[in-house]
Amino acid sequence: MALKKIVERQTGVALWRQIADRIRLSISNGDYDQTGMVPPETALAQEFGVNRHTVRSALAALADEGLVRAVQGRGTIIERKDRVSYPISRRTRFSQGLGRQVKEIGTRLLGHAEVPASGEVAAALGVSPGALLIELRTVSSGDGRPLSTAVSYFPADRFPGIAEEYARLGSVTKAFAVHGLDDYVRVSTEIVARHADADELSLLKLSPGAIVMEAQSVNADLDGKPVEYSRTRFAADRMKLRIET
Amino acid sequence: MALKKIVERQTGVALWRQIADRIRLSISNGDYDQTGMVPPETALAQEFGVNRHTVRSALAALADEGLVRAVQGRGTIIERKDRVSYPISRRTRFSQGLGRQVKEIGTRLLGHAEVPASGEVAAALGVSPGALLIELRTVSSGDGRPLSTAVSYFPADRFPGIAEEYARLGSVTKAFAVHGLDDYVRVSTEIVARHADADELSLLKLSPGAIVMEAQSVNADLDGKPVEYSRTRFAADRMKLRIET
DNA sequence: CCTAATTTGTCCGTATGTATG
DNA sequence: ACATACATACGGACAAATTAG
Repeated sequence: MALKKIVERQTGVALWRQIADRIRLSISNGDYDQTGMVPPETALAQEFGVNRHTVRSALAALADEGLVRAVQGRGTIIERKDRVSYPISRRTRFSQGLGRQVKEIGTRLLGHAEVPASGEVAAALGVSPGALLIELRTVSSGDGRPLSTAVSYFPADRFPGIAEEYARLGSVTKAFAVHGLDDYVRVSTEIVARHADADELSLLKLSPGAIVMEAQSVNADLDGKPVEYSRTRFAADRMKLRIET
Repeated sequence: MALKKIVERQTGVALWRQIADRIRLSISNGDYDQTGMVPPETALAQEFGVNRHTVRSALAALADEGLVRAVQGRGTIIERKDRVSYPISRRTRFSQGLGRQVKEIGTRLLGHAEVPASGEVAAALGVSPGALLIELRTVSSGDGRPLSTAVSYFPADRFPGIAEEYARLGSVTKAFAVHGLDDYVRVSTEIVARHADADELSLLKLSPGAIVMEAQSVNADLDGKPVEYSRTRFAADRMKLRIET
């Protein structure tokens, strides 16, 4: 088999970071499950065609994330596997989906505000631009590790005080129920991937340079009337999105 | 308003690359649609809190991609906006989805081979590990720009010679029809995002350091028997995935 | 217990890339 | 274009801890 170049130089992305990303992916793919260890630094250096020092920088970054732990004389031990699978379906509910993958789900309300609808959001929600919306900003974690951060918009006339109910109940589904909305469905989802900005790095406690997947989605009641527009950013190296069609 | 830090230093990702990514995103978001130009270098330098040289490096990279064109004395002109929307549904068909977004869709067969099923692929296709599969490697483009590259696996006993039929017909759907399979559905899709490797950079003609979204999917016949497993990598800055549930 | 092999940790120096002014 | 500072990457050498025999 031909030698396969894995990492590229002079790209504006440091080799150690590219290598860290590849190793993180291998860990979450279970490539090292047999031993529970990352291959030796010299083997990785050969595999990626770089100096051992460069591999060490990559491993140091992963150790910093708490993903691995190096022990002199023994090797580099995998502390934790990654990527929680997040299901997206017609009946997507945040908490339910993560189910047995994480023991404890935490959702924190960062803040809320009443804002006029911008053009894009107005179009998605089917309201006129400038109509009053309630904006909710949240961060969700699994077992203490941040997984996603979201901004959600709800029509203020239909769901007055939804921020307070969300804060009290910790769930959009339950807050909807207070307003007599017992069921709703996901009508559209769009996904893009990009580098995280400084805000997202801090909220999601990401190692800098990390990637986020951004899902823009609309939920509607059973009559098809939109009730929620949200922009959720998932930490790409902690999550995969499972589409259920 | 507090000063918002947009780019971060000492992250293993060069500032010029982070800035290039942000500008690319702004372009595809339509932030500069009023003028059709990128803001002046000095304005960008101030916005991102960096030296003008660094902004110039970022713009040079975007010019290299053909996204913008700098004209002395006038400014930097936006040549092209980005992100084709790719629909994923129970009846996902590659060519149909891109529809009116691109005038011309090109699919190129990179190669094919008969290979034994690895554990992961075998599980997805519901065959025993080692069973013979036909592997297809393809690249798809819209209006001459590479959008995605895929590796697909088909059970060799059920679809012998499917590679040749695909090469002749240019479509998996049509190749299936030759074997009497008139309809099939997407049963599962998983999406992760990561940095592109060297292979993907070259196949998708990406600027180095770019992000890919990888979708692992299984198609099955109407009896629920898997007929195809594929791993499609989308150029993240040229595509968004639209989930239709 | 001792030795050799393996593996991570630390130090040196040098060259190139990145970012500023 | 020049000068400066720091980050990245390489190469080599050796120390320290652990494992294999």
